[in-house]
Amino acid sequence: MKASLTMTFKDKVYKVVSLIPKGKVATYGQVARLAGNAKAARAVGLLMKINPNAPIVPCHRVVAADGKLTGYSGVGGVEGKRKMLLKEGVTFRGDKVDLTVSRM
DNA sequence: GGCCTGACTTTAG
DNA sequence: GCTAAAGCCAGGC
Repeated sequence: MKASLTMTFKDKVYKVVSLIPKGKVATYGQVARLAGNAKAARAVGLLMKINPNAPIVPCHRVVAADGKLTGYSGVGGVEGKRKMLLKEGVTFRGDKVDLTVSRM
């Protein structure tokens, strides 16, 4: 599709994140790459923060490059985020996500 | 309209 | 293995 020409980076990011299946997670860098800008990982985090599409964009399924949970302005902070992912079937290794099995 | 900040990642020393 | 710096996007003032 030619969405790339009409959709802005943020829209693409939201779309990519919304495509993350349950029980799986993606890294900011991964989302940035899929959105078209590998170096825009920082922008991805910002987009998750503002997140105008909270219900359709599971920002809690987006973690740092090493699987660590960062940020999350939602209720419970990173702890609530961890529990959410745990309930969805994401494997955790200590305080980080086991990317070897839960990475998209 | 310009400057600063921020849920990051990667490469180099 | 750790620290430092650069690169990107959008929002707020």
